[in-house]
Amino acid sequence: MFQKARKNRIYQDVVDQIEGAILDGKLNVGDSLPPERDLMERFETSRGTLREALRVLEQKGLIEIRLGTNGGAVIKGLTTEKISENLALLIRFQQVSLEHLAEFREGVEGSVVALAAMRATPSDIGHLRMLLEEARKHKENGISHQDAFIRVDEQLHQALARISQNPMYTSILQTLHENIHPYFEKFLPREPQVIKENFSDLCDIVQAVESGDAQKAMHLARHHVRRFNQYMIQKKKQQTSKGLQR
Amino acid sequence: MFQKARKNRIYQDVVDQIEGAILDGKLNVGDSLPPERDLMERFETSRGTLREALRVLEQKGLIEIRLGTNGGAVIKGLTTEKISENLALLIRFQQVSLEHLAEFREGVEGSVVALAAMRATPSDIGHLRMLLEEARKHKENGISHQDAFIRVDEQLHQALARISQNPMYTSILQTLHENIHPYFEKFLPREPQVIKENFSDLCDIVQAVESGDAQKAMHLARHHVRRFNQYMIQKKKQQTSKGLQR
DNA sequence: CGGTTATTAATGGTCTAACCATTATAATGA
DNA sequence: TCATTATAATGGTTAGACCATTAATAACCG
Repeated sequence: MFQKARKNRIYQDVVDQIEGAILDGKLNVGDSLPPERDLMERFETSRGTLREALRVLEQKGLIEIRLGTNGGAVIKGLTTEKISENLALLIRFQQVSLEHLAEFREGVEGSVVALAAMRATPSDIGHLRMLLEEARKHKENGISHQDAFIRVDEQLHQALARISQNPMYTSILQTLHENIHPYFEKFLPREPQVIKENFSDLCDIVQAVESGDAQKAMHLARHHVRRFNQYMIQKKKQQTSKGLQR
Repeated sequence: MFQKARKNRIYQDVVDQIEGAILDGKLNVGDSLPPERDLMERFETSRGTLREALRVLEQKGLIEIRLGTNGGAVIKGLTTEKISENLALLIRFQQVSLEHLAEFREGVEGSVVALAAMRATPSDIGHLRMLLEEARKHKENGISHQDAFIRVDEQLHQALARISQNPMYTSILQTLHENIHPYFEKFLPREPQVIKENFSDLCDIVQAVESGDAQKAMHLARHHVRRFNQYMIQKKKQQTSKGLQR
C-alpha cells in the first residue's frame, strides 16, 4: 500500500492516497497507520510534508492522532461531527440563520415522520411510547424540567429518524439538532404552555405513526416544528429589538 | 494582533487565534495574512508548526493559499462548500445506497419546490421557463442528447433551490446531485420515453410554481423524483441479477 | 513473590536552516 | 511601445536534530 507521492502539492497527494485507502476499505476503523517515520519512507517525502497531510486528514475527521508509545494515527469512523462543526462556523459567520435552519428542519422532520409512519414496527412504537411516557413525567414536573423535556423531545425525533431506516435522514437530523440546540436555550420561552403544546404534538405524531398515516404524520410534524420555531423566532426578534442581541 | 502561542499543541493555538480573529471581524474576507516568515515571529513558533496550522485553516475553508510573489493566505468567505465535501465523504464512507439517496432526494426536492412556489418572482419564473425551453430542444434532438437534457434538468432543480432562498437546501441538494449523478449514467434507461415523461413533469412543476401552489408543486416534484428513481433502481436490479454489477 | 517505582524506548511535537518552485513586478532591450 | 528577461517575494519541501508524552519493561524493595 502507498506509493511515492507526486503532484504539485505533495501533501495533497498523500491525503488523497490515505483517504482513498480508507474509502476503499483497505484501511478499517481502528486500524493504525504506521509511524510518521515509516510513512515518510513509503511516500518518499519529508516528515514536515507528511505531517501537513496528517493535519488535513485529522481535520476531515478521518484519523485521530495519539501521543506516546503505541501512539500514532488511528482510522476513525466518520460521523456527522465535522459537518456539524462546519455548519456551526457558517452560522457564526452569519451565512445561515436560525430562520434557515428552522425552515429546513421543518421539511426534514416532515419527511422523516412520513417514512417512520410507513416503516415503524410494533417494537418501534413501543420505544416511542416509552419516550413519550418519560416526556410526560418531565412535563408534569413543571417548568424546571424544561431542559430535560427538550432532551427527551430530541431523543424522540432521533428515534423517528432511525425508524425511517435512512442514514441520510439520521445524519442530517443529528447535525440540525446539534446546531439548533443552542437557540433553544437562548430563545425558547420558558412557559408551561410551550411544554404542554409540545407534548400534545408529540402524542399526536406518535399516534399518526402508529396508525401508519404518513400524510397525517408529516402534516403534524411540520406544524409542530413550525410552531416551535415561531416561538423562538418571535422571542429572538423581541430580544433583538430590546438591544439584547449577541 | 496575535500573541505568542502556548497550549499543548501549538498549531492548534495558532488555528484558534486566527479563527477567532476572523470570526470577530478583526480579519475580513479578502484580507491577506502576513507571509509565513512574519507569522512565525508573531506567534514565536517555527515555520513547520505554523504551516500545520495553515493546513487546518485551509481545510476548514477559512483561508485560501496562493503561490508566488504577493501570494500567501487570504481570508475566504465561508460557503457551504466544506459541508458539501464532508457530506459527500460521509456518503461514500457509510456507503449510502442509491435507494437511500433517492428517497432522501424525494423529500428534499419536494420541500424545495414548495418553498420555491411561495417565493418565486416573475424574474425567477422567466429563468425557469428559459431552462425549460433549453430542455425542450434537447428532448427534440432525441436520445443522443439525453446527457445534455439531464444537465439542464439538474440546472433547473438547482435554480428551484436558489429560489427557495435557503442555503441549507441549495448546498444539500447540490451534494445530492453530485452523488446521485454517477448512478444516472449507469442506470438511467436510455429511452425517449424517459426524457418525454421527465420534460412533461418539469413543465407541470414550473407551472405549479408559477401559480404559487406549494402543495401541488411539492406533490408533483416528489412523484417526479420518485418515478425517475424507480427507473434507476429497477435497472440496477436487472443489471445486478445479470451479474453486471459493480 | 508481589507490588511499586524507575528506566527505557517508541512515537508524536517542535525547531533550525537551508534550498526549490512559482509568480508578480521591475528592468531590459528590440 | 511591447515583448523578454531578471529579480525578489513567497509558498513548498527537505534534512536532521532535540523535546514531550506514554506504554512497556526492568529494577527495586518489602
